[in-house]
Amino acid sequence: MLPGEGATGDTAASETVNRDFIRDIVAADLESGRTRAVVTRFPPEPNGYLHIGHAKSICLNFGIAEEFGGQCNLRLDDTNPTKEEQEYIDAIQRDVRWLGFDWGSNLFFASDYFERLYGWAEDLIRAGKAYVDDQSQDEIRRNRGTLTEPGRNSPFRDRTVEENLDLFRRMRAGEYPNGARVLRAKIDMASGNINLRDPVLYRILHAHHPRTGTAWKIYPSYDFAHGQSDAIEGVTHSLCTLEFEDHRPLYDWFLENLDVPSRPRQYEFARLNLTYTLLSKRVLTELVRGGHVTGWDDPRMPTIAGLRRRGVPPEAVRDFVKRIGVAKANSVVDMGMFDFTVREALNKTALRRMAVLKPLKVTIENYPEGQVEELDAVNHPDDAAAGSRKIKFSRELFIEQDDFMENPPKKFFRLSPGMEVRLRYAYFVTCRDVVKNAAGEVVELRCTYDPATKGGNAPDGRKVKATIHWVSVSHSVAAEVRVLNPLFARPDPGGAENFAADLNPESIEVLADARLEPAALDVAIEQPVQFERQGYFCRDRDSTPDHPVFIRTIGLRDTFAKDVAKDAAKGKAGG
RNA sequence: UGGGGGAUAGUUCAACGGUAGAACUGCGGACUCUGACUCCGUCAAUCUAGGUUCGAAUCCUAGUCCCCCAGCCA
Repeated sequence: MLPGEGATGDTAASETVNRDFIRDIVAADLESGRTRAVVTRFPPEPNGYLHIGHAKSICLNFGIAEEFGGQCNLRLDDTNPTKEEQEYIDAIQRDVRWLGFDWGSNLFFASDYFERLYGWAEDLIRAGKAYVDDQSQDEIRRNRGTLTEPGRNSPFRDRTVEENLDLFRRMRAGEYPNGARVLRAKIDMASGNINLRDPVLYRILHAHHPRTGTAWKIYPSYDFAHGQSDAIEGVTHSLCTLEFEDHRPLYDWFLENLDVPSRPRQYEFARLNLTYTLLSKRVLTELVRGGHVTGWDDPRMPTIAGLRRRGVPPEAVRDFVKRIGVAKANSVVDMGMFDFTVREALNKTALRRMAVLKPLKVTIENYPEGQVEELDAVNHPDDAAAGSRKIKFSRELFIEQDDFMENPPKKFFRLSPGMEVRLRYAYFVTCRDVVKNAAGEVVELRCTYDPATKGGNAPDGRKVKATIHWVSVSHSVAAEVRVLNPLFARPDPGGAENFAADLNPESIEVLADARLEPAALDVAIEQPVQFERQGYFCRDRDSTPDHPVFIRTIGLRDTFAKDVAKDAAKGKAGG
């Protein structure tokens, strides 16, 4: 741990007690004695990487377990071998851990329960509550009815128990090809709830399962696996998103018709939506497969792995989730809310460094050639314990191109011809001359410095309106800096069908010629650092010893740039 | 004229029959060797119409609008 890390305490937000309708239910159940000890679970399907939407569920489930002195299981819901992979199983565990949660020894897989689930399916058959259906997928669909019309009973609905048992066992034995038959619950083909119109319990799938290999030829559906898995694990409160509300009657039906070891209850909450972001696994998978991003952990991705690589600290994700709350109303959270929590977390811990992203050469004409001075710079303005470091100053420097304007507007306080500014930690300098190339572009500034202002203060008490950052030409190191912007250009990108049209062509901007003070390199991969006046950055794993690469996690708030943009918009509207 | 949910500032969430609050955002200001941070101030909401009640965001009735469901996905 470098100085500065963990220097400050928890935020006010993290000290406040969470209250939401689910926690109210848990508290009431504990108080009434209906629940003795709360058990929750986070049940992702290992068919992709976890994203910030999952973080909401993770924080909810693990958070409730923690707060109420209970337990939260990590359960991989691996009931569909055609979509699931070991890579995802590994990534999910890594990401939950990174978020700061610990499932102890309670790592489970739905596939651990395949044998038990199979037994329960036979129980249902013996009770006359399930049957093997020979209809094709298409016939089943047609006979299911519509939203307004009831379905029709399958011609195979009244097979005998013996025949059903025999057929089901043959299904398990692998005697039939994919799709030949399914096992269905016998409930009510006329139910207004389509999930109750004889839902499929088992389908034939000749596929390789990452954990059970080819041992099974039939696999339970989500509905048949989920509630019973909860019951096996003693889950008391099974939390899921709103779209499963319709499944709750079916969830309950299985638990009531089967000899299960416990009686969990399902509760639903609204999933997270974010502006400028798409959080469907379908879209994220396509972004990766279609090469729109470099991988699941592309720093522009809303995946946990992407956020981590981008330099977002886990406490920021947790704090964000806390701030957005939990409710049943569909909503879209403003990305600005997330940005705020990221900046807040980073501001507390990130060490400060100086880096010039788009260099403009400055020569201090009255500074002796060959002279080099070491100046003190603090590592963190609010944390003396973070210490300080030395920065070398010399005659030739780089400043930010944006910090100079030849013809500045009124409110521009930075460098311009004749203007004096402070070079942070160094001297006051005044711009005397502007050097241009043949194309008329500014390529160098000729300045003078005031030796009396060493360290940044004028003995005569005179003030400057701006302090700008800089590096010494011969004492700085070159680096590549990648500035990240939202992956999507619109706050409400199109859905799964046309998301590609809304991709932001400027989601990544590569600054190949950035110059850093050498101390900027003493941060580890993914460790946040603030490049002063610009934003929070972290060193990326693409770095090599002679080619450091930094990623901009997020820029600093910039009210000046905002004002400029506002004035420009106003001028345009007026003219 | 199927079933299940939901509607409170611009956004997200509180208020659980008793003064509609917070955070983010916006706006204004103070401070500042980061136009950052911090601090202070401020604008801003109960979907509609009835009803019950001393009193309604909350209870009742009737509407309106939004979301989800017709996978052998989860």
